[in-house]
Amino acid sequence: MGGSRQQRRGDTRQRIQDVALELFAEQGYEKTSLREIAERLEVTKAALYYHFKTKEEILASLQEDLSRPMDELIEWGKGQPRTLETKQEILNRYSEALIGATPFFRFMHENQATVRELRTGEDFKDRMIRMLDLLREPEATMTDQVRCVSALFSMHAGMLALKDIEGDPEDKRKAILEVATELITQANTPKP
Amino acid sequence: MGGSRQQRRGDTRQRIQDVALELFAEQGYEKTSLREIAERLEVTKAALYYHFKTKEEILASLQEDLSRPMDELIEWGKGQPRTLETKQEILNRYSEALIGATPFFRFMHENQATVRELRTGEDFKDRMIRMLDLLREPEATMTDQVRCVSALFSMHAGMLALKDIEGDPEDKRKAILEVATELITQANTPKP
Amino acid sequence: MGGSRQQRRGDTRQRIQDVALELFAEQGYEKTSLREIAERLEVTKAALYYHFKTKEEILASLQEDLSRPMDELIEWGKGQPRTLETKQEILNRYSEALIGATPFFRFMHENQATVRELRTGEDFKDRMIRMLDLLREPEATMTDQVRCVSALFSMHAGMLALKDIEGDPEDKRKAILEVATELITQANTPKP
Amino acid sequence: MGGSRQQRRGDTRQRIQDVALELFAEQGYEKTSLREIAERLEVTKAALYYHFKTKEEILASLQEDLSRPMDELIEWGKGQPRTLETKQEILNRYSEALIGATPFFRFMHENQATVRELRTGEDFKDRMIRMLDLLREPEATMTDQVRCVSALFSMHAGMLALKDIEGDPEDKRKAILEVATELITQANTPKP
DNA sequence: GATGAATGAGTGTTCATTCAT
DNA sequence: GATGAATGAACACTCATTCAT
Repeated sequence: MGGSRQQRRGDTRQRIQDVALELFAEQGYEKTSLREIAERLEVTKAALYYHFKTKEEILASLQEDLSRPMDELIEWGKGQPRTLETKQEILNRYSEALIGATPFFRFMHENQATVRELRTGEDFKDRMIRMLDLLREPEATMTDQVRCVSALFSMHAGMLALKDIEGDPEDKRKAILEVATELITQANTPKP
Repeated sequence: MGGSRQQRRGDTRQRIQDVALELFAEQGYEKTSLREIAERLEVTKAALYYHFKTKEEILASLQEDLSRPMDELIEWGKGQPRTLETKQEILNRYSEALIGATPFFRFMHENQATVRELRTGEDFKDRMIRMLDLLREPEATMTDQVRCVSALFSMHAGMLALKDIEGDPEDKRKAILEVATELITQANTPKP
Repeated sequence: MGGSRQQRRGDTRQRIQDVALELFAEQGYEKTSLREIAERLEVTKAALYYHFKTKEEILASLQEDLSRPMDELIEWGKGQPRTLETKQEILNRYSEALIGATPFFRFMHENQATVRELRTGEDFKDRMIRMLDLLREPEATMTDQVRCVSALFSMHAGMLALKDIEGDPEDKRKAILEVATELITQANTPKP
Repeated sequence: MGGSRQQRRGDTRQRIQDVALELFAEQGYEKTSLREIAERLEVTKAALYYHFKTKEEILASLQEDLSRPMDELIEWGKGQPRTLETKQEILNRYSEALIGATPFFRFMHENQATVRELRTGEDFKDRMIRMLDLLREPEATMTDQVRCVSALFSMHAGMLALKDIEGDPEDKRKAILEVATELITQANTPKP
């Protein structure tokens, strides 16, 4: 089933990342030991050290790979006019990015305490802040700022909370996106 | 600084809880060792075990103490008519409960991966589900259901994300509550 | 069931011994903690220390009480003529002593490694040697000496091994005694 | 004294077993800590865990190695006719197996309480029962059954009790074997 | 006659990491 | 491109024991 020993040659690095992400997301970073990762891959722990200098570096490498879509989105956003349409499109694209890397975002969300003081954590937080900066207007009322925070986090929360409930993933994504869009629209509507 | 050895007598249990919550919230559950807790209190690890059977039980005791307001709120909610006004009042009360136990909620949010397979985690999840059940109508559209989830989680996210930003806590609370209330109101508005 | 708190007053020492013997025999000395004993008695560990200076002393006290029959038997034996009849009678009496203190002997047998370097262990071994000295003739052939050792140990082994097998305890005791008696008789029969 | 660091390479597993058996037999299983074993070998505790998953597994590995002769004997016995001669030969071979693994059997005998709830203990008990089944006739009188039990246990007891007494080991073995053989012969002699 | 609170020394076990081969 | 063997530091937890009250 899936991949002979021969075929595995050369893609070990990738396989480590895959297994690590799976386990990190499932059990958390701290509770996932290198022994466990190695065992699943049927290699020795020492082999992991051939490909990565430390455990933390495995996580860092995941982050580098998986947050590229987010970086691209931020980059794109910065080049656009700060209109409501742009913001709506950002949310739209974000919801797709989220789906493409669900386990990674899940991991980031559920392991904040751990990830916070890992270099890698700062980076993620930075990205979130930059995302937020694309959405909110610094001069807006606090309520409007909260709406923006809400729009962003609702997308995470939605994906995570709705995970074990009900229907079609695409329907869910759309519903979540709809609510987030409403929030951002409201936040950008001039009040009398 | 604060409290002679004499005065400390008899309140060790409480002091363990305080320090534990502080460290758990700051560094996470796994990364906080009993040695660390003990050292801060200037007692031995064994002393902790006089007061709590396991590390997990320290956490459980925190939960028991700190989620009582939430339990009371759920109980109260169950006795009320399922009107929009009730739901708004639930959110209102919830925002106050949240403030009274911020570090605990922060901990719960940032350590989900860890806490998931602990009793504590399950209990917490149960409570959240029961809270949600007070707010949402099972027959509502998915979008409305998402609005309810959003209303609830936005309160958490708001508290957590706004922590290191700007102004008066009470202003923040009100802004967050306003957004959540909007969401719940929207979710309970009949659509044409 | 059996004994109000009031009635228990004053016999705590005895109750500690009873529970300790039970647990020591069941799980071994090392694996039985004072906490366990205390819990079963519904007193605190510290209470045990009111009655006994150390854990070892609990064991010592048991031994003192329970090996009195053995001491008396040895004393009696020393006053008798070294005839075959005496030896047979010693075995007979020993088999009865054994039954009266089965858990204690079981404990002694199954915890030799532990008990060996406890003061109390020396004593038990001494007693066994003195028993043996009543049965064997120093000038006898090695085979006859082995018969004596066998006679003695078969009684222990028999009681322990037959525990979870078959019928009436008194029948068992008699069968064991018969074999032991045969051995001692054989050992004391002059060879051509 | 015996073996440079270089030479030690590669036989650590064996050395752990040797030292463990020695200490287990000397002080008992519970009272022998992994620290002690490690110190004697001049390695760290963690090194032990490279070779064995748990403390119990060290014991299990000893048993596997040391009770192979016993297993072979049982297997051989099952293939033979149930005659007196076979039984005598079983005892004969058993006495030799016993000598080859004296410390292990001594350990098993003196740590019964501890070992009882370990896999090792159950396996050992099974083997003893199967040995016994080769020797005894289910329809025999209880006295004859006791003779069989006695024959078996006398061999153990003999080895253990005669340890610190007198002469040539081979003489002792023969004397013990003689007594055991008598018992089994007696047990298999039809009574009038 | 006993408890509440604590200690010091220890246990078995796990972890990320290293390095010669 | 990987392994076998090991380490050092830590961890949660348990134990027998003490002592002021």
